[in-house]
Amino acid sequence: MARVRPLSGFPEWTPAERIVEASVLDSLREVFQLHGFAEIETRAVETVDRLAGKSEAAKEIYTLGRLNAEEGSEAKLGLHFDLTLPFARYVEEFQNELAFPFRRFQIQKVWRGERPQEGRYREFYQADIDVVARQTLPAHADVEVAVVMARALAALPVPGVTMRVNNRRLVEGFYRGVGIGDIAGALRSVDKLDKIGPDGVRTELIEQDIPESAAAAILDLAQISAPDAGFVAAVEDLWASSTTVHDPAEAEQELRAGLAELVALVEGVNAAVPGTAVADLRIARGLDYYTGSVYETFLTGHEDLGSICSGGRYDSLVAGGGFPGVGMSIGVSRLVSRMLGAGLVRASRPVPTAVLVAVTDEASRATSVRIADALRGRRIAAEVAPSAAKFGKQIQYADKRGIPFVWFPDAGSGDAESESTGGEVKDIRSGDQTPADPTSWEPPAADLHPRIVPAD
RNA sequence: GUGGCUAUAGCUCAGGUGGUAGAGCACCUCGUUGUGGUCGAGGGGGUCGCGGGUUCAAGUCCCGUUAGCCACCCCA
Repeated sequence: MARVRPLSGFPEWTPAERIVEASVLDSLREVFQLHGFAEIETRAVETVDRLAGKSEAAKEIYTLGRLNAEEGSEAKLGLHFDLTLPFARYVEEFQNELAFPFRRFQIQKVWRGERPQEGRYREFYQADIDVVARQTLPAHADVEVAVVMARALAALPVPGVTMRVNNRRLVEGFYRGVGIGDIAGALRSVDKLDKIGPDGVRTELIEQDIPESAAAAILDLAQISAPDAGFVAAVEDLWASSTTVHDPAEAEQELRAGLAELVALVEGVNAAVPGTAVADLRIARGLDYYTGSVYETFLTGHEDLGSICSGGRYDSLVAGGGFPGVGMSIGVSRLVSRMLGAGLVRASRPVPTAVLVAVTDEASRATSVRIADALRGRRIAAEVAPSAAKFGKQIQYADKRGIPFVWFPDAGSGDAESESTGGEVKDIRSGDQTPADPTSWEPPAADLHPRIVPAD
């Protein structure tokens, strides 16, 4: 028989790890719903031509087909690689049934055929929220989406996060004002600032035929950051000293609009979750459909992991125009894998069971089942021991699974028809054992369900 | 897609210059005959990723292949 080997990039968790992941998913869902976002789920597949669309993301798409499908007999399908594109299709398709602005969240697996690494998977969960309008979407939606995500992340058992935000209008206005034609290309280089440093970026920019003075100006811009409106004066000063085009009025208008939006964003997020947002004018985001606010979020002390929650503002969700929106996406699998891998948290036990009901002998298994049912009827998770092994073995069974309590049924009268459901319950951690009645006994609240606890 | 490293028991890993495979942990049994964890004794478990080559002899050397890890690219 072939050896079982993990498939790279397709993570699978143990039951205890899954409890951590599920609790993260539950927590996110709760915060999203609390802010009035409606849940949708889209199918896992889209047609390949729609998925492949524009970018070079096409290479990452997993295609799907029947083994014996006839040539050309069916539409080519692919697994979605994010939740935004399926959402766009969904909005287009259901536009007459949705009320706008439409606020939705979506938590699903996505698939990308990339080379996996730590925190980079081929199959992973994303948790998206978006607000989409029909014609125009006010800028306060940009703030709201970021606030919801900041709160969602703050509710998780992780160190704090820093949300680095920027604004494309600001950057594009500035870039045009210093005479840069290929804004996307320049942004791409500026985005590498952390990795290759200012000199590296300068070299790349000059290779793109950007004048040295302009390269210097946008590098200076990229190095501005502030946790409040303090960046505005710095940008204005830089603008005044580096504008080179003849008529910068239009560019300046964009710059100022972007500045205002960015100030509102930083201040809005920090008012809701203090210390979270930082205006960082180097944040570029590779995706070219963003047109306003852009966001990247880093886990404090785990910046090497990359962004765990990113997104931005886009002019038009669908090809024909209209439907402006703003959205962010949490890389849940990336986040959870680090939480587990770095020992930030663990589950208090890998099974839901709070009580193992021991079986005295197979003849009286029914008594044990009755006790377990009495507990279950009161929402206390219970299971019956798999065999009437020696009590020591049955305790060991519970111990290995982290089940905190073992219930020993009464020896009883020996009458198989006896209604007796009493016995003694033992806390196997302390060894304390006391008589108890399954119609009234309760475990401590902390033992009722598996909990997420700090790892040792 | 590009480059580097790795592959031996369920897990983590030892196995100079070729000589027929080991440890720790985990698992099972017993000591302890229906109340666990400690301790002690014993036990099961590996065609050394796969295919080929060199050799009297390959876990070890060579070639190929597959898979995994890391970095780049890109991104959650």
